[in-house]
Amino acid sequence: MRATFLTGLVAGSLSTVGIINISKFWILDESIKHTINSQNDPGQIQQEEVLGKVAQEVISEGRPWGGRIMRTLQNHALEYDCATKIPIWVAEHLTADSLKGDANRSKSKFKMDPNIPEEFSSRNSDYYGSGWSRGHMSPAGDCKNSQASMDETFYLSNILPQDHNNNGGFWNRLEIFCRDLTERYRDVWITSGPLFLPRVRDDGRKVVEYEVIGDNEVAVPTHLYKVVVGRSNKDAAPAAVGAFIVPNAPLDYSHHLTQFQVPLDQLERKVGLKFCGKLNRKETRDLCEETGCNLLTKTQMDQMIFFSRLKKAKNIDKLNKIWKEIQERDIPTDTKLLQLYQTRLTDLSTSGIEERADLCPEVKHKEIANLPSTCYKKEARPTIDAELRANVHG
DNA sequence: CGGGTCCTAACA
DNA sequence: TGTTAGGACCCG
Repeated sequence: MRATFLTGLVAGSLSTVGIINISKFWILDESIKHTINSQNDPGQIQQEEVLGKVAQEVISEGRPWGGRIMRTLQNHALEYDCATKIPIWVAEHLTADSLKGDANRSKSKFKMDPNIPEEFSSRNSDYYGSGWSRGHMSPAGDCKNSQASMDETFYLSNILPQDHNNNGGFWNRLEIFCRDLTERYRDVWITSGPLFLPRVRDDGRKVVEYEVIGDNEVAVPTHLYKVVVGRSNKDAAPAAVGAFIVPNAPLDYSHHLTQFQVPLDQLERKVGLKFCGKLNRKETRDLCEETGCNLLTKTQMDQMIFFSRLKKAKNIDKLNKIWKEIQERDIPTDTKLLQLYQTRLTDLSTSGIEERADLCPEVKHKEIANLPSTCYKKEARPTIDAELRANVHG
């Protein structure tokens, strides 16, 4: 009895510390506190309360542990479900500053979260060939300011099976929309996670049905949710709140985000979690009424995609191939796109010349366009059509 | 920005 | 010998 009481005290202290640590992200409900103590030490569950006599007796062979495991990382906090092998919620806090930096997703790798018991963890092999992609809940793109933070978003505790088109398409655009909210709001809080919603069967009964993938039978959610809270510089101003439920399926550009907006309390009933406990709900404003909730257009996405590809091109052949595809797809070439193409063309040509210094020892890569042709591989000569210039938009 | 598959070199 | 790490290449 005495030992149990002391354990309870210690666990209680740990619990309090944990709550303070993540309070910058979210206000925890009482029900969530119980899972915190199992973090990092699932084999020796700590009892946070003095159990009654009956309770002590019936679990004297060991209290069940696992269930849902709380994790706090550098960028995000989450609760992981050991049964479905995916998180039930992932929370993060965005500011304009937290999105600046050079962290690169190509340096990160998907891997198991070291603090989730292996027997309850999903694996990359579960996703390979499944037809489902590994979708971040806290996006890598929210961690540009820290490579270490970005690496942690690739822990599979932050990942769930997501439709490929949805992941890189509509959901991606929603994530970009959330990042852009930091230009309007001083603070943006986001919580994302899975839903398993019923469908109405032919006989009128409602059933929940979902696929599981891989040896570990990772659950494929039918829908994804996102709760967004924005606060402006004026502390007195009411927070803007948006709650969204998006099908885990392909969604083209014909859909508007407001089609998937739902009242927060309705979302909470379906998810089984209360969000934003600190929020004065009678004074909140509708995020979509305030911002319009317009996601990037197809043209804007195409430009972003090809901007990224131009940036990654490793030689002039690749660069020109990408540029040609931009033309063929009739993607409007704004000045940013053209300027990137020009600078990349110059840089790649220059580096090529340096490799051929034996051919042009007198050249110090100054005036690329005026160099003798022997200094170039034939395909390396940087040229930009006059016609192309004329067609530049913006 | 968000993902994928395939092949090869290096390694235990 | 089989398993990893990284790069090439692909998609929206």
